Amino acid sequence: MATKFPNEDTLFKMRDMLSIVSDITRLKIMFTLLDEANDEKCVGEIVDETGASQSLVSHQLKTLKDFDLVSVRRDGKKVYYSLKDDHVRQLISVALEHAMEEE
Amino acid sequence: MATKFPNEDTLFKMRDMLSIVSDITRLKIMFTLLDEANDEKCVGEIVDETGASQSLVSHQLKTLKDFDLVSVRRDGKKVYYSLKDDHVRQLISVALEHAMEEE
DNA sequence: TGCAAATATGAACAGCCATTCATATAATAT
DNA sequence: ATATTATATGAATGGCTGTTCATATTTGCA
Repeated sequence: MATKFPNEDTLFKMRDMLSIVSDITRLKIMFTLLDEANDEKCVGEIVDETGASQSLVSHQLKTLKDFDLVSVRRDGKKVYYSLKDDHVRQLISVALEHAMEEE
Repeated sequence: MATKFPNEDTLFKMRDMLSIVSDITRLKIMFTLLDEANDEKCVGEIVDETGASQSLVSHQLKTLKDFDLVSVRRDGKKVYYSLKDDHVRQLISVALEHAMEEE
């Protein structure tokens, strides 16, 4: 008997969500923002901590924002980003577990 | 103070794992194999249930196998696949939750 | 031995996307 | 006004990968 898939739309959303987190630069950015003690960082800090170029970080932050995964707040010249979606944390957590397993 | 990332190798593994599940065809295949009542299916069944071409399903099953996410068993002319890694289930579950949220 | 069913494989292509480079915009201070 | 810092944006490109098409391989059966 045929298994019932989620409808196409849901599948696309799942794919989109998972695609977003399956990129090294974005993973680095998200790890930066996962810092419990400082869960809001400006672009400059993120650039420093990730080691990625300013332009690249900015582009990828835009991607994260377009998918509504981060919150943005401006304060003077600086723009602060923070993680908005809790599912992101869960995905990263599961993937990290997997990656750190034996072998 | 700089956040401590997982090392490069771990990041790559995370990226690889997440990339694997961020594809519509592979998601369909995995949904097929998530069927509790029948968690092992031959290629033909998977082709039927996903609606994808035989070649594509075969290619993607190979991808899943290369990443050790499925188990393979041959019985006569048929080859049976089943989900091997439990993290996959968790990832799909979280992504599905996210995809089905309001809006 | 030959044929059909089931699955796998290789080559080729098209579309996507991560990255870079150059430049633009925004905000503050002098 | 101008300069400087912080961030964003657009165009261009190179590489990756999902898909198809054609064909090969494997197994069971007549």
